[in-house]
Amino acid sequence: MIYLVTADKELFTTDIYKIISVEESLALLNPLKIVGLDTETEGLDPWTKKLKLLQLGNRNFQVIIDCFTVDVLKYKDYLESDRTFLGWNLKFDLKFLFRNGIYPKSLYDGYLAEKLLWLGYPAGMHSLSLKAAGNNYLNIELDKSVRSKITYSDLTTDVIQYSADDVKYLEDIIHKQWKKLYEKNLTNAIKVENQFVIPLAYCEYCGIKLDINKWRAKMKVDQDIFNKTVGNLNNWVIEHFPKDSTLVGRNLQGDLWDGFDAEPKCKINWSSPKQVIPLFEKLGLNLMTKDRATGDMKKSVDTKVIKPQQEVSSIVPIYMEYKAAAKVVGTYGQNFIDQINPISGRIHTNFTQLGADTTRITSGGKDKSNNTEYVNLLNLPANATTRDCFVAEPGNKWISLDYKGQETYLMASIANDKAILKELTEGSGDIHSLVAYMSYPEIPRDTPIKDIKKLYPELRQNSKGTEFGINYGGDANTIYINNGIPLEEAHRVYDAYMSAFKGLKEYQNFRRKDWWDKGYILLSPLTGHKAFIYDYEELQEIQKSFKEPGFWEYYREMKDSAPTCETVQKVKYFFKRKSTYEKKSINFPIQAAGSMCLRYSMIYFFEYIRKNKLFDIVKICITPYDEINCEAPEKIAYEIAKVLYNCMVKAGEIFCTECKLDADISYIDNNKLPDHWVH
DNA sequence: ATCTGTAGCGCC
DNA sequence: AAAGGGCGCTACAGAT
Repeated sequence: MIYLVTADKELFTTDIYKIISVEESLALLNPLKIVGLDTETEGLDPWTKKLKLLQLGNRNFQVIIDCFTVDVLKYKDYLESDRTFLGWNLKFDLKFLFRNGIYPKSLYDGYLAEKLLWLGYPAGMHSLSLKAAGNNYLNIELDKSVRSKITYSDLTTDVIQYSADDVKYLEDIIHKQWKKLYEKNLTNAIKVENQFVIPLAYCEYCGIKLDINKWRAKMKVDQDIFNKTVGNLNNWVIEHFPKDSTLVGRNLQGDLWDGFDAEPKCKINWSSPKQVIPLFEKLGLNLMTKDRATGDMKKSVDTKVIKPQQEVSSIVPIYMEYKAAAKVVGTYGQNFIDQINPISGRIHTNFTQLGADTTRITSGGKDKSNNTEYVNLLNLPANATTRDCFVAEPGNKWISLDYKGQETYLMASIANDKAILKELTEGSGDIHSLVAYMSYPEIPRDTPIKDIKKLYPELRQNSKGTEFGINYGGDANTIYINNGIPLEEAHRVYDAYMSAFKGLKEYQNFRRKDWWDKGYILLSPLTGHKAFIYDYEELQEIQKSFKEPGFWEYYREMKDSAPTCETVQKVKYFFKRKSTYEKKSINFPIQAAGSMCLRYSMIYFFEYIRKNKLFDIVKICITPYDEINCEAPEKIAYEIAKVLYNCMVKAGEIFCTECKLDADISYIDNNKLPDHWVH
């Protein structure tokens, strides 16, 4: 049965639906403890578009509320009750409810559950839509084409019918979905995600204020630098390849001179690696490098490749400067101004909860259907000029907290490495110095760790790269490539590292096997989040074929004589995949723990905002991985900072059990720069 | 004109 | 056997 709540005088009860009052609808809905929820809106943006319909109900009946003629706030108490509201991608509906002053408390998001079930699978391998779920779980067809009609049409019967269907089947779909979650031991994980979606939606809804004048000034500077570097590159070429140079006609193929008698003009498109590669090779640079994804050798003008060869040609540093400038102009310029919402005056991005296989959120993207683009707010350049453009509203203070050495502490705790933990908790707290001491015998053995930063800054700096590389599965070869030291020395450093940090070694050895034993990477033993090995069966099949009689004999025979044959390729593929998963298996739990700290921090913080009715007053602005930036009225800013600090520490205690994961109130002021944003 | 894949680089 | 994890955006280049 479908009920319609509307004050539209032209609508009457039909065979399909019955018109009832708000009070009648609440009386009907009141007994439900689990309620399907959906909304239909004029568009994607809660600031410029209106909420059109609110649908509530279950498989027996559905209530459609016409929000254009009925005050949706009459349902506020109901929606903020302890009932659990079922929905699909509720982050979207939440933002429209927030805009209407309604803040639901208890949710179950089938879309997030579907993401959890398919975490680890490449995008597009499995549809996560409600329509697909209707198909897969109930074998029914849910018609979503009505979505496009709803913006333009009145409340026609088919619109009402289909809008009702969106809540009608939710309970049955989610019931079946729950069985899958239970089988895969993901019921705790979905509880976390269902709580996290609320503060995450709130963060999108709040957005962040950009100081347009500062941003335009920055753009001007960036553009000038860009123009200058392009000019410098062109001049360099003209200067080094005079008109009579044989290089011109033969190797640059007319790209330098524009006509026979014109002024010299460089026609190289510097943003085209394809055009830069032949020039740089002619200048004597070695551009060969290994493609990390394919493992094949290729030519590249990547900074990593050319930076060590700066002495080969004086164009190299100019080109590096150019690339940095091009990136800034292209990515961090006008698009940010275009993103300022005309109503809120702020930039609202789109976050993807569970965007990464590690459970990290991602930011950005575009919705082609509505021609909507979002900027990525999680990779803003970490320099003062850029970050200083993001400010608090007048009367507010910007509050910035970040976890202190989040991944180092989490890794030490998760690996339970006593040596690292000891240094963190009782020693210098500076792991880079400890690593330097362990790695370099030339540092006298009686040197206190705390003095190394001052006495051996270079060795300590090298150790950072070593640490990072090894912690995430790299080995001597990684150090050799990263630090540019002889392979032999790299081996010595690696061995020293591993014998000093036995807990880490043990952790890594365990992690290298665990994914294969389970068929997934256990991201967090506490929440049960998992990244599935999407090609696990394929890899098992390949491994089985290795056991066929004579396989390795045949392989050894073919390896040199026919390296492209199926057998050799299969072996190569298998070990490449295996190696990738081993490294993921080492890294993911650390990354996931950081991600969980952020989730719990935000959940706790939002609880406080709810309890103290600070919606729209305390704004959560931007949350890059290990920091939370919010703004609050000056009067309460210090109190809010303290609350947020406690939330972050409390979250840290759950996931970092062997040492204290602390947070820094790194900044609290208005329209000035957070220290930690400057590097 | 529009789509897709790749290279390169911004962040943690 | 291969040799450091996770993302998104912009430009180019080639295909349609």
